[in-house]
Amino acid sequence: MTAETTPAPTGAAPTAPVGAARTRLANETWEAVLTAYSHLMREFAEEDIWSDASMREYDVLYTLSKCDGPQRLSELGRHVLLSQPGLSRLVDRLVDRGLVSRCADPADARASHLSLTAAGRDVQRRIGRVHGRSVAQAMTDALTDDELAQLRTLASKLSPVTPGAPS
Amino acid sequence: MTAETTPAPTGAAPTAPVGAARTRLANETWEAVLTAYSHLMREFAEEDIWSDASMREYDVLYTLSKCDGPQRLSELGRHVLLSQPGLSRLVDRLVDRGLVSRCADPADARASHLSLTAAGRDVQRRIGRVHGRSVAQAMTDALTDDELAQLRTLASKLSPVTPGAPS
DNA sequence: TCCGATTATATGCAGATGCATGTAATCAAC
DNA sequence: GTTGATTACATGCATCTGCATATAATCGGA
Repeated sequence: MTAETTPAPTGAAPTAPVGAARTRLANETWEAVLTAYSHLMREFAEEDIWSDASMREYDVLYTLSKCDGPQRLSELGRHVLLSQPGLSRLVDRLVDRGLVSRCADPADARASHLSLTAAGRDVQRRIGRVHGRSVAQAMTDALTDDELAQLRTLASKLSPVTPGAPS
Repeated sequence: MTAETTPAPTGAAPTAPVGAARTRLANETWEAVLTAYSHLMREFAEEDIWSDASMREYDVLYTLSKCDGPQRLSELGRHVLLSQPGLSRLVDRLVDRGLVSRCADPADARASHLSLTAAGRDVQRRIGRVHGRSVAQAMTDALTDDELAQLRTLASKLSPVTPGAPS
């Protein structure tokens, strides 16, 4: 699922991997992350809660709900794995459906401020409550509290400028 | 990006999280995983190696390359995050481009056996070599060897019937 | 053996997505 | 304050994707 690495470590594995072994470890790790992501996403997709908003749309609603003020499209784009035009049209749909409001930025006429409407906040919360339970269920079924905290810390290190887990 | 949980732990956090705190930890962890996934996928998408096969197509080529014999579509589907019709058509394209061969299953006329052609194996290897280096780069830049091994183990636990990391 | 249930894959169709590009506003330097 | 570069976002168009459904084969009994 990930990449092509050297078939196998040549000799006995040293305590600290070097060269090819290090590359192999890194790739195995990424593949494990991909597999976990894939498996969990399927599980979550099966929840019967995505009628008002698709998972991607929910992602945007959630991101907006976590932000203090209104956000610009480009800011949202940093948090959502979608092309700029893709996000633009996704937001269009959310605006059409009355879940998001778009108002002009007084300071910059190119940009527009996006924020949740009451309905949007409502949908986000309704989905979030149920989805949050599923997430917790899946994660705590598989990992202990210590492991969860470890994973949170490790995953955080994979993203740039991370505020970091309190841990 | 993930879900809605209780605003904050009410009292002092106990050594082992319970109830709401546990749910909160699980959700924070999942969000960290999503963020890491999102960030790294973007980084990898920017590599200039996806002209012969898209990332999803590569995923299929890679999966096929890791399997001993030919695979059926439904088997591939277990490893690829894509609907069955979506995968069916993706494979169509790969067959049309001569990267994958589809031959009838003698034992089951409903199924068909999928395997890499020489060209397909070639493309997979060429992409995999470069991509594997990028993956290794990104992962080892962010994590130590110990951390990589830990993450591999933790991520493996999030998928079912995992062979498990040798640890 | 025949029939309903299940499994494996394909297809029609509507909608979503990405790439290339367009439009408009801001910025930077002269 | 003009001009070229950059930034923010939108749109045309081809392609990809998912949902519902179709088709075909296999399986499990009666």
